[in-house]
Amino acid sequence: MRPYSHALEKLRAAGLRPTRQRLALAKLLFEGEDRHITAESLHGEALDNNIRVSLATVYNALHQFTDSGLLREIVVDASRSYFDTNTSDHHHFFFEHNGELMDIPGENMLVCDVPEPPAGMTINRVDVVVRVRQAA
Amino acid sequence: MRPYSHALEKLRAAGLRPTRQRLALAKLLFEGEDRHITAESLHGEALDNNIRVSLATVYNALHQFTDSGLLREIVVDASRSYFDTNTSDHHHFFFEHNGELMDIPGENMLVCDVPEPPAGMTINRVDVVVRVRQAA
DNA sequence: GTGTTTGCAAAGTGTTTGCAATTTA
DNA sequence: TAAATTGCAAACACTTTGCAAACAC
Repeated sequence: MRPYSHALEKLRAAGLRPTRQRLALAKLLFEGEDRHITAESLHGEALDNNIRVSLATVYNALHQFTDSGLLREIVVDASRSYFDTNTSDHHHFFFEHNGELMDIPGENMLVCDVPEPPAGMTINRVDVVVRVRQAA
Repeated sequence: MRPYSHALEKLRAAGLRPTRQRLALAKLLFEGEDRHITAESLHGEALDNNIRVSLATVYNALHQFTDSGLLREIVVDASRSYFDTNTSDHHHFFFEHNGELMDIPGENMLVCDVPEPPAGMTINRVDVVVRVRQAA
């Protein structure tokens, strides 16, 4: 079990003022299992927990958390932005029928022979998305 | 060099009526090197070539071409849809500073030990995106 | 002729922004 | 109290849709 102040520590470490809204969102995000969320899903969850926070503030917080390394953005769907509380090196299953993501631990899958990028470029990240659907 | 009628053959094979707009777009897309495009970029290119076509029709055509296997959609950026005329199995470099894509031939890079998907699911596709940026 | 396709403009969706009011330190 | 943050509503970018006019077969 993580300590009650985990969310607060995360905000402090990121240099973000622990406002009521940011602290409440950080608790939802970081005081449990790792998770995948969208702005809408986190906003809905906040409302369900009687946390008054606007959608704009959720967007702001997600970007601030991402910029400071607390979250990682995952691009799997052209119409929505996903965020992952697990910022370590790993990849994903993407379930196309319901839009859900599932982690694939880093050691279980490797990308071999990643080619050199063109001159003057460096690799920022290698993302693997395994798109799955219901078997016929 | 590909024959002049390549675009027409592609449309026929896909069972799409070769209208003036579809034929013109297919020529831009399929009578040259493989390429990566967005709806806006293809629309702009059509206008530059004095092809009168609306943006809505470009969107329609891109989806029809994708549904019939002439194009492949690539998800690398949450705010835009990209399409690739190369429908064979391969992966991509994505240049974050300008939004461009570059193919990585399939044989040059492999994903090892792709895990079994959860029960009842089958793998639809494995996408690898190597995100690169300008070296410091 | 008959069904398909197009273009337009309006609507839709997810996201961002400007700014006054509020909150934090 | 000074600076940062919030909430709202408007603005945005990209994409989709409804429908009458134009087109393909």
